[in-house]
Amino acid sequence: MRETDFIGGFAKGLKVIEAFGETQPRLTISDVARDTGLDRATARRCLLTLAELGYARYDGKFFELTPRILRLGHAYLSATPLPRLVQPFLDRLSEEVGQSASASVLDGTEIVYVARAAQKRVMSINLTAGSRLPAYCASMGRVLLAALPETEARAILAASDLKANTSFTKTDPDVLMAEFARIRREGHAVIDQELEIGLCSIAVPLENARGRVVAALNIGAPAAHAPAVDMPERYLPAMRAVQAALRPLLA
Amino acid sequence: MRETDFIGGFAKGLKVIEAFGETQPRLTISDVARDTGLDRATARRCLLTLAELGYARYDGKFFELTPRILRLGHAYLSATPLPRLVQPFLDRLSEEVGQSASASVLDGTEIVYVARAAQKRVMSINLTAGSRLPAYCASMGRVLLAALPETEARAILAASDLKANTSFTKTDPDVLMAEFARIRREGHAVIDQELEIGLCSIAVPLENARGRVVAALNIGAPAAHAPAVDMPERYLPAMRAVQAALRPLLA
DNA sequence: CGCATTTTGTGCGATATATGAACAAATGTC
DNA sequence: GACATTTGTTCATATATCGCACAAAATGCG
Repeated sequence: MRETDFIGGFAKGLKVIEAFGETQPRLTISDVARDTGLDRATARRCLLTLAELGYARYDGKFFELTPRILRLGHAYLSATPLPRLVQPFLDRLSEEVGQSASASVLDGTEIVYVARAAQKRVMSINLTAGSRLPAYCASMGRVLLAALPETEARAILAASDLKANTSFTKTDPDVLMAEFARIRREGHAVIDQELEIGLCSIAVPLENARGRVVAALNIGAPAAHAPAVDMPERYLPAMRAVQAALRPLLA
Repeated sequence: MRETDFIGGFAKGLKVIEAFGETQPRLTISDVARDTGLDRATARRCLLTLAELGYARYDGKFFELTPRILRLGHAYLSATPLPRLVQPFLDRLSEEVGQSASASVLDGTEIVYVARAAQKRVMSINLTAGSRLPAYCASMGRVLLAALPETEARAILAASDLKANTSFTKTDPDVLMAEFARIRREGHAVIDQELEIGLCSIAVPLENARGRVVAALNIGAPAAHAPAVDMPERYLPAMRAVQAALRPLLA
């Protein structure tokens, strides 16, 4: 790609939108300039452009995004086959086992939920399509990392912020790499309260017809209700069925 | 705003992202140029920029969005108070009545789902945060339009594509305006299979502490299970409770 | 296969945008 | 209330982008 095939203003604008993530919903021009590393004048022009297009509101001091911004992510969710294909399977699976079922893909060091069927939310975590979790300590993340060539998986671990969310969290890259090998052998990953105390989950890879891993499927449940050691026996059969049913449908 | 405070390249790039909505997930340069009205050279630069940043993939022929694009919408969902505040209430409400509960806001002629708690999905419609429906024929849309000054509501109707999705759909602006007046008097809207045969729903406005309508809340159910005429009696009490509980929490 | 049609890539002049410094206004501090 | 900071805005100019026209591939079709 040539230098001139890159639109700097567009890239900067996208950076500005992402500056609104997680933290404050209301940002001043200077806030955005600081968070993005852009010049204040440039940040201001990006924000005014967003406001002009209806993606943001401006009260003279603070900018905040409007729901119109959801059009951008929705373009992906409604246009991409994966979320639409797996959703009905998640619904059925979730109802069958009485727990939340989700599907996700890898984006850098994080997993991104692309579809989800929730049961009564007892956990503190509130997840929807678009939600992100660190890959290294999530069951679906483990499955997706295990599907990569070892050098790639190790590179992603190296780029990750491997912090111990709980006393159960595995943070040693070598321990994690060994875990990936086990996952490849057994075909599933189990997380025992590594993300949050009281939360266990089990995940399997979703392969397409050509055998490539294109996503991960998981079931999450309170540890009190489904201890990690019981999960494979209890949930794997139903998950394997979904896995098999989806294989011929995935591109 | 001055002319020079607008970044054309950014606006064009956003238009390109939205071109992926609804239709095909895989678009060529020419497809995008046609759909957006942009010059091919410009569309190409926007697409290459998206690919360079990891928001899109390019196989030499087709572009498709990657899940990274969800960062943009997620910036809104995680940063804005409304979705996070209402989600637990929707969960409880949905479980209590055994039907799907949702919250949405108005964006132009459409409502945008900002949070949702789904029960077993019997309907053909698959809705998640970010999903859009025409306001004129959705229960939440009626509630939100009814909350606007009459001239504004009429202007939005005028801009809407008032098509009859079913034989029940009300499409006459005057009939709809009369319906809005009724909704203001009674405080709720009921839809009887106007969007899809077999689907009924009821909605109430969500007001903030200052009495401004900031969103709408609804319950949707199969007509076979909950005929439209029975909905107010059956669901309104629980919905009123949520309405009252949220009022002091909303900005 | 060869021609017509469509699609994609590129060079260039005209035009729009980014930059950083300078200034003005608002805010915070003592 | 005076001073120091931070913030928003403007401007001139260097730079990047736009869109056209054309060339090169790719595709469709009889």
